[in-house]
Amino acid sequence: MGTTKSEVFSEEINELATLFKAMGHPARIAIIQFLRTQEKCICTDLVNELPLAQPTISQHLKELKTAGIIQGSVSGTSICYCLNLEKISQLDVFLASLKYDQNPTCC
Amino acid sequence: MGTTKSEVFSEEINELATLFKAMGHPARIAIIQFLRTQEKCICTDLVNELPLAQPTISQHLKELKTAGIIQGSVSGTSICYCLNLEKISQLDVFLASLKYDQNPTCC
DNA sequence: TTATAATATCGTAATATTGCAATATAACAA
DNA sequence: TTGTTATATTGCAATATTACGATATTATAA
Repeated sequence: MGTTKSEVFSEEINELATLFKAMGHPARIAIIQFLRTQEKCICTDLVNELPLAQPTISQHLKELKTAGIIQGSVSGTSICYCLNLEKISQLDVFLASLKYDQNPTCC
Repeated sequence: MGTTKSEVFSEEINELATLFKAMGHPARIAIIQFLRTQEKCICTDLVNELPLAQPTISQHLKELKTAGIIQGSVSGTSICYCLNLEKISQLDVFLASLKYDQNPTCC
């Protein structure tokens, strides 16, 4: 195997898992944190900022983009990548709901 | 390769990535959702609830436990697994901070 | 046009993850 | 003790991920 059996789960669950998975790598967390603090978010900055090779960073950006966590708009020779707050909220709402519903008598 | 270069990132970033990664699988989201709604959270229920084999579920539970997202206390022959709200809050706080800091003029 | 700079894609080696059958363990019941 | 039930561990085949050198692409500058 090695393949996730996503067919057997609901779309909602798969969507959440995809988003969490996209954030489940230190390079991608670092990218997200860096984007948060930047006025303009250009890939070159990331190449200077992160101790990873340019193709590796490009690949991580692609994964974040595919998951919908960041958006990129071409701006001349460079690209402006930004966070997609809607997707981030989706995760936030899920996590918040866990706290809310928790049975206090459990464990 | 195949190995994540986690040495080059801060502990905080690695910790967040580990937590997100642990949630980045549909079976593990389903487990979390199920735990949320249960009075008593026993592994057998999960075996009946999820369309996965018992060893597979046991493995996913172990990953969630290792990451600290769930806690398990032995209760006779069965085990009571529960969410660890502290870890969940850690993710929640991170996501909320992204929303808060976002530069509105970007993209 | 030719160079240059920014980013993406390809190819690939090393390693990690997923799923499960088989088996082990541990606690209780008869 | 012997079952039985609940859960964990082992071993392994199939597939996915990670990292990066080499190379392609694309946009502007000279």
